[in-house]
Amino acid sequence: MIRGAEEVRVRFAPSPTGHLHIGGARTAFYNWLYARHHKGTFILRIEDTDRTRSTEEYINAIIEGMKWLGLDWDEGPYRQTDRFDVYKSYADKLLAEGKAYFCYCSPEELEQRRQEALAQGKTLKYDGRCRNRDKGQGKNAAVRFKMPQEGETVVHDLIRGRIVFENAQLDDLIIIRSDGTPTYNFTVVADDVDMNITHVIRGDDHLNNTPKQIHIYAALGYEIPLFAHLPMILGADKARLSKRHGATSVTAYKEMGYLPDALVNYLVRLGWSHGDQEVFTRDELIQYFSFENIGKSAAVFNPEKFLWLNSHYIMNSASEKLAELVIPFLITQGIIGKSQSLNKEWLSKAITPLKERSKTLTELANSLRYYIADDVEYNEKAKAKFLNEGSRDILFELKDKLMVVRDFSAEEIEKVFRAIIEKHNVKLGNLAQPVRVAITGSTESPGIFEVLEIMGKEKTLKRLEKAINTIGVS
RNA sequence: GGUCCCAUCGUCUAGAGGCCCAGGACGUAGCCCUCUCAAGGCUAAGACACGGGUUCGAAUCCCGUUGGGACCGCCA
Repeated sequence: MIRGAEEVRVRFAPSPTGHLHIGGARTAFYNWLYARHHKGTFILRIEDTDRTRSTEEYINAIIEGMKWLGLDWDEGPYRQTDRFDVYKSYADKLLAEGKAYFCYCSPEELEQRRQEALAQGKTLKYDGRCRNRDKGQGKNAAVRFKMPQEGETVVHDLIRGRIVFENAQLDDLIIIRSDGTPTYNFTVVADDVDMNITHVIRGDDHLNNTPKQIHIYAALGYEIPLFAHLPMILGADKARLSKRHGATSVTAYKEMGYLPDALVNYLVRLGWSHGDQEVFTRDELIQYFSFENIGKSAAVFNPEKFLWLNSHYIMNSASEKLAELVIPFLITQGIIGKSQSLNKEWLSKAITPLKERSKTLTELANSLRYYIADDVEYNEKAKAKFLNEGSRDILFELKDKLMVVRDFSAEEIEKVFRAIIEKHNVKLGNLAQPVRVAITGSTESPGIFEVLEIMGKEKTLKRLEKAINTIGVS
């Protein structure tokens, strides 16, 4: 059978030594998209063989991150620490077939030789001194894989094409440590073989490992999977994206008020394109996704464009949905109490004019503050400019007229405003701005009639009165 | 140092030899709309890293230079 002709089986294989990184999230998403596009299987595999750095907490964080992004998997999560017997049997097989050998060099010796090689400007490569020694018992010995030393290995990459490596460059890498635990380059291959993986989609930091892994697949008698090495995500300084570039974990963006769909959309466009289209639904992504449209060069993560996309998604989300999503942010910002509940219908109505003014859920929560709080807090500059002698009388008149309005709707409120400005022959701004400050505390808000309606008659009158008193005192 | 990868506006990208004196998006600036702030609309500035080929013709193909990145662990 030709590789690629059978059912697609792909995997995302993070190591739980940190939160789900946005680079990892993108890799996961491309795998997921490829599987969904081809109606294949997407497998989640936790590569936790480094027991000193892997934690349960990070495993959970990664799983939570995947769920939040809506990346559902069909098999797993498998854990490599549960599969040591698999690796051992594969290693024993290689040993028995003479494709691997015991190495008795100590880590200290190896390190010393590495330093010497480095000092002499030589290639850093195991010298193969245990290759032909007597097998021995393998006590306290590591197991090395016997790489071919001549010829070349060709990687056929779905994104980069044909890449040729000289076998003389390949290192006899350790597949089992002297303590009996397997190493990464071996577990990946063993698992891919065992799980019948057809396509390996991963970051291009693994490109140089690929020729070595190809020989291990072959030694295990497995058909070589197809590879797709994704370009890296860089920070603004063009260095690989890391903590020092600011937030890099999926969780961090969740907490800052970003929407999962926005993150996914932003990440997928970083390195992939479909003509000029910028915004995609998930179904469109599944339909359009293909390796042909993945770029080869690394991409710089651009927070501004991501912010824009997020605001776009917020603007286009249903208010009812945002009303649900914003609650945790209202709580963390102390705008409502932990057990306090709000009228969902009212909240949605308040959100509608706010969503095109909020780039994140955090901002949305914050702009809801003046509606929910008992009292207004004036912005000092706004207060000085609009709440003064010049506006007292007109505010008083407005309050007076508003008091008798039965149907406190934007429409009716506007009629009152229009009547007043017409009478005094002033522009709407002359009335609207003082009112805005009186009601919201600042000079920026949605349309004033709408704000008053959402605020409600009682609060509106109370705040107008407070403003008038404030002027009176000053 | 060795090996490998990459190279279009500040950033993400379109571009598969003529459709490109290079298109879209973010950001920036200006204008319009307007009760403020947004949103929206319009406009502007802004790129094929460099040098050689190949070709009637190159952003697109080839070679080199330069620049960036990744990997070279008993980490993953």
